[in-house]
Amino acid sequence: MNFKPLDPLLHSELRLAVMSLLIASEEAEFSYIKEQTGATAGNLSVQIDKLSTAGYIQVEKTFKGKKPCTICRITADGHTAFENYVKALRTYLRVK
Amino acid sequence: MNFKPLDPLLHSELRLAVMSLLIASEEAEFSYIKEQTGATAGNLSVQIDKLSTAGYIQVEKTFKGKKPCTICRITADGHTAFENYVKALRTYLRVK
DNA sequence: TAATTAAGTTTATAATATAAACCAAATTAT
DNA sequence: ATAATTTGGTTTATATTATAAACTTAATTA
Repeated sequence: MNFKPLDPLLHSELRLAVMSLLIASEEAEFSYIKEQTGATAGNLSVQIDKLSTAGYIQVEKTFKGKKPCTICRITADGHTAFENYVKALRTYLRVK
Repeated sequence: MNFKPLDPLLHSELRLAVMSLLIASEEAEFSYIKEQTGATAGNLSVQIDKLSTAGYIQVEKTFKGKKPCTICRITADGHTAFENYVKALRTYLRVK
């Protein structure tokens, strides 16, 4: 069958959800991602950090009025990695 | 986006590969699965055990001549779980 | 000014994956 | 015949990963 290896960074429910959101909207606030994924802030913070360290997303710390606001954006590398991950997954799923 | 949770039993590269093989061929020998997945025997043994305990596959220990031979088959539950997993995944992948 | 909330981060723990070590029986080499 | 090797795995120990709990800092509200 020749299964392609799955990028371990993307083969994680929460990180995949984060990437999926960013694919859809190019950029999103931490709190929005938290709400959409239902993740705890701590878990989300860790996973965003991993994606950022890998260069899959870019994190900008700004302010919204006086409150801190963390904005995430997907990078070109992130886009490519996501596409490759989907391709690899297809070798397991047997779907068109 | 309403991400559906991913069955943790299937959201694992090796276990997913095992299930994928069994979806394709209904039954397969341990050594064949090992060869196709490139997994070590130990790792494969553990993961097959988990799938079996969950009732996703059925394991039969027979002999091939005088050598032991472990045959795995997918169950109806396993089939359903796999289909549900694929459906859930689609909520992340944004593909048709 | 004390308590609460917002927006995260850090750290500790629980869960998971993986390989290394091991076992039993059969086969092959000496 | 018996020692070494191979086959077909299982068990166990370790490394990795995910997750939540605890914490921090600043702003808002009571």
